[in-house]
This record gives sequence, C-alpha cells and structure tokens, in this order.
Amino acid sequence: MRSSAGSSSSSLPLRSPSSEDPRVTRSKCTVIETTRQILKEKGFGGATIEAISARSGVAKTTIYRHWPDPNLLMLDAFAFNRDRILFVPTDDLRADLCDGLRVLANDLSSDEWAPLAPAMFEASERDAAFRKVSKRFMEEKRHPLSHRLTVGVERNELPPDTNVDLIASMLAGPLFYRRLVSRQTIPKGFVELLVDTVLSGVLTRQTLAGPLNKRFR
Amino acid sequence: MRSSAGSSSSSLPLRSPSSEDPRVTRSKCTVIETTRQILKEKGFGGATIEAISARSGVAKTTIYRHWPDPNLLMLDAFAFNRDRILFVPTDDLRADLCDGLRVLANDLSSDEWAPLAPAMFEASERDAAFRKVSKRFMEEKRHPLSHRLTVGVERNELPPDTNVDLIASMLAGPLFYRRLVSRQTIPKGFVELLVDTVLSGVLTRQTLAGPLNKRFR
DNA sequence: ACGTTTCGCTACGGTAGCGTATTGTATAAG
DNA sequence: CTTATACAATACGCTACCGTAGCGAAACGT
Repeated sequence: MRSSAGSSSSSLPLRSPSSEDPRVTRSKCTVIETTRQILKEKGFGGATIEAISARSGVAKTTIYRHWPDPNLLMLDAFAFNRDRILFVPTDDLRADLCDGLRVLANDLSSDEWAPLAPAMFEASERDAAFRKVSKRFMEEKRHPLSHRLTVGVERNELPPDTNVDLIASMLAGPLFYRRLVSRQTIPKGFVELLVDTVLSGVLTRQTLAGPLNKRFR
Repeated sequence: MRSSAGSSSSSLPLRSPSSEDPRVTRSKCTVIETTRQILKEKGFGGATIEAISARSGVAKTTIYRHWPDPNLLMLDAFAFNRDRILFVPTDDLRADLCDGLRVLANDLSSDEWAPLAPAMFEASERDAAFRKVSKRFMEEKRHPLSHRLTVGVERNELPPDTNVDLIASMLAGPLFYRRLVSRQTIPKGFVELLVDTVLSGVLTRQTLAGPLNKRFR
C-alpha cells in the first residue's frame, strides 16, 4: 500500500469555478487560509471576522460579500480539499495497515490540521453542519484502513466475520486518543505494535475468561 | 474487578472547607452546576458570566467575588470531584478489563461529562491550565485499566515486557474515538470484542509481515 | 437579639465584535 | 480605451459582554 500521491501544500484550498473572477478566488483563498491559521492559534474564540480581516488584509465587507453567514466561512475553513492520498493494496496486509496508520500518525503529529481538530469536534458537538463536515473529513482519513481491511476479508486474509468498521476503530482510535485525549506522544514503534497486536488478536481471537495460565517467567 | 462505589449525582461538586459560610458554598455550587450545564449545551461561546448569572440566579457580582478571573470558574467547572470508582482486581483479567471499559463506555454514552469533553479538549489545545486539569481527569478515567494491566504483569498474566501505557491506549482509545471523532455509537459487544482482540494480540503477539496464509473459507 | 457577612439588584462606563453603507480606486473583460 | 466589477478603507449604529461600585435586604454565627 505505497502512497502514490503526496499531499500538496497548495495555497488553493478551494476548488473554484474557472469562470470566477481571479480577484474573488484570491480573496477567498487568503481569507480561508488566514481563518485556518487563527483557528489553530486561538481557537474559535479568536476567529472573529474583524480579526480575520485585520490579519488577512481583506476588507470586512469583502468577507461578508462571500460568506453572508460567518459560520459558512468556518465550514469552508474546515472543509479542506487536500489532494487525496491513494493507497494501492499490496499483498502484505500488515505493511499496508502500518503505512496507513503511519500517515495518520504523521498528520496527527504535524500542525497541518491536528491543532484544528479540537475546534472541529467542539463545533460538531452542537451544530449539525459542522458534524457533517467533520464526519466526512474523518471518514476520508480512515478510508485507507477500512478499505484495506475490506480487501483483506475479500482475499481471505482475515476471517469472513470480521467487522471492518470496528477493527478500523481499534486501529485509528488509539492514535487519536493519544494526540487529543491523553495528550501523549505517539512513540516510535507504536504503530507497528498496534497493528501486530490487533492483527494477531483478530486472527487468533478467543475469549480469555477466567484465570489465565500464568505462563510468563 | 467489581465496582465498589457507584458514582453519586451529588449536587455538591466542590469540596469546601467546613469553615465556609453555607451561603458561599451554595452560591459556588449553583454557579458551577449551571456553568457545566451551559458548557454542555452551548459550548464555550455560550458560557459568559452574564449568561451564567442569568440562568443560575446568582448575581454577576457574586460570581466575580468568588472567581476574579472567569477562566478560574471554567477550570472549576471542569475539575469534577465525582466519587472515585474503586476497582478491586479479581483473578479474571478479561472480566476486569471489560468492567473497566464498560464503565468508560457508559460515561461516554451518557451526558454526565461526555458533551463537555470536546470543550475541554478545545481549551486544552491552547491553555496550559486547562491542559493540566484535562490530563489529570483523563488519567483518572483510565487509571482502573492501567492499574489492572500493571497487576496483570505482576501476576504473570501478561508478558513481562508488556507496555502498560500503550496497551491502555489501545483499550481506551477506540471508545473515545467512536464517541468524539467518528461520532458513531459504541455497539453492544464492542467492549468484549475489543478486550478479546487486544488481549489475544498481547498474548500471542507476532509480526505478520508478508503474504498471509489465506486460511479462511 | 446582635453584628457581620454575603447576598441580589441596579446602574455604569468601557470594549469588542457585528453587519451595513458609502466612496474612491484598482483591475479584469470586451 | 471603456465599462463593469471587485476591491480597500472608513465610518456608523447596534448589541453583548465585561468588570466595578453602591445599596439595602437576607441569612449566618454567636
């Protein structure tokens, strides 16, 4: 599952109709980029129209012209349009899952969008529109994993009764947890340990109720 | 690991010195409870002193009297003082872990503090004081798991090289993930599947690189 | 019953952000 | 070159919230 498309740091986060006035496109992009920046630094509280206008150099009136409701701007700021990373499944399930998780771990460690995520979740908690954007974004993030697992089931690398959705949560969850909840680092080798543990578990799953053989040492 | 103390829904979230004027105690409790309520409903944006005063019936001046800085109030609102749940390890590791995770899953499904969590993470992202409170709180939440795992290693139920911290992340992470990130439910049986998978993985851990035997069906 | 503390209430000046209107300028399209 | 459009800049009224001050009433400890 080698990555076949790097994420570009294009400064054109919006797909804009080519019929659009270039001035409009430029303003929009500047504003969105600035908004994202402020959201990262100060969170929702700091992302006022006035602050965005001041830092971006785009006049307040222009911002209102393009986003009648400031919430629409926030939504656009969240709805990235990064180039999608394509994963091509190899025949090595473990390596593919590790690759996918490593990309995720990287994203979570960088400041591309991780510092923005908490604000996104906060907004999602109480607003359906944000919930929608956030959900779609997160589904994209985890798609490579789910996809590879699905393929794995089809190829009989995994048991036919494997619940792909739940296993994907077991793989992605711990990474998010450490970044956002416990605020610990994701140590070197964690991704591999995680994949090995979950994968071994899926392949040899058993219910270990009752006292265990104390076989260690 | 049966739970030996239920969580009380006491309306006295603060430990207050017994020497304190009962009126002070009452005001403080009312304000904190109201603040928590508003934070759940409207998030940080809605938690203004005026709103808290209006809904709680406690005068603005009184609030400022007790919390010179509104941020201190927010911190107090986050720093619950619920009765600690005590887990007593049994000799059934699996059952103990399931118990611990079920409590967590319950908390995450209820509206005791789960709706508040996103606001907490948002605040933690940019403020050290919130980070501290949040971290302590989360450590408490996960303590039963870590503790039981540590005991498990001591009792030779688990391999001696088990990294308790990382395994705890693998157990708690997926639950948080589904509640906060992917916003999916935690389906019945997930906790058990999770414990069985991770535990099996830990006990039989192996590196499954390369093509797998396609042994299914 | 008493003095003290804390309270709720109202009012106040100050600030930040909102959303709109206006005006003159730069720039793209024809 | 001309015209239409998008722009920046400024000003404005408005609202929400801030944080403080002063007051009389209520509730506490003794």
